[in-house]
Amino acid sequence: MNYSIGDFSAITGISIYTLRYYEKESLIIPARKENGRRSYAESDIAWIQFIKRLKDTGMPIREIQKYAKLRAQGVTTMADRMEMLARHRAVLKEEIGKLEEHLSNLDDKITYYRTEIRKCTNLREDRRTAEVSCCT
Amino acid sequence: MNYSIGDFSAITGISIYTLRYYEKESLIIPARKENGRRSYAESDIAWIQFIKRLKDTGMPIREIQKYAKLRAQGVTTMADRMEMLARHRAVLKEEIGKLEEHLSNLDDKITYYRTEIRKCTNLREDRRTAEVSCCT
DNA sequence: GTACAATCTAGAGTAAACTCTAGGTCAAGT
DNA sequence: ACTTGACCTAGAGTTTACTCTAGATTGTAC
Repeated sequence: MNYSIGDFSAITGISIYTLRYYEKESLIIPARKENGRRSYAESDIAWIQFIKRLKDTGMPIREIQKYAKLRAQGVTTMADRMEMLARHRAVLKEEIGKLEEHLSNLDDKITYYRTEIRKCTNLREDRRTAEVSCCT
Repeated sequence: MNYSIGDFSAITGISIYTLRYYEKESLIIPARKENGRRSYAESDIAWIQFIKRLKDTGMPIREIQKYAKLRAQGVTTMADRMEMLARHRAVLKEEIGKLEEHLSNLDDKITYYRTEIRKCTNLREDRRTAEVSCCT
């Protein structure tokens, strides 16, 4: 099976513009029909989804480009590609760690806000003061 | 204690350009001395670090701007700010989840590469074939 | 046989978040 | 007095990753 750019866009959820852009950047280069139109292969679906994954994990297009270039060179570059992925894995792992730390910090802040707001509310309910500026 | 923009930049690791940009965007507005120069307060350090955290967790500057505006309005906006953070927390939590899924996928791929490469090596060592194109 | 829908290319435009330049002020050291 | 270094503003330039426009072509439906 092979797909026109419109179909491929619909299947993958990536705009036609972006697909053409990715081609210009040598990420994914579909075959062409006799009339010059793009013809994406079945296997391109998995490939573009992998590209998506790399992007979603923060890999810049220049990096993905390098990976794509290796891939295009065939099996002899498998080790290099694995190397790239292993490196990227480490970066990703670290980023997740950072985000988790940020999350816990955010939780602390939210907890703090919650208690402060409760204090305010209590004060108002107790009528001990009419001022709103109770929590600073 | 208060700091010149140069000192504040050195302390926080944020470039002078960026600090001025953040001011233009109303994220952090330092006091001014009589001569018109910026004078950052001690408390601005914690504030900019919090801004950094929001940025690192993917909050766009427009959002941070809203938060800063609320903060500038004082204690009466605490509940709104908490609301914002709670929402952002949820987004962050989800993003971490996605990244973890991506990580595990990446691991699978790396494992696959590793075994494929091993197969190749074994084949070569066994002299069963001289071809390199063993793993596709 | 003509309208239309989808495609093509080259190149311009956009948005976000900086980053830098030019031209000017001002206080401190020599 | 004068140079130097840090600071000021307004506005231009950069980078990344798209996104869109204009003008041409092509295959299909009526």
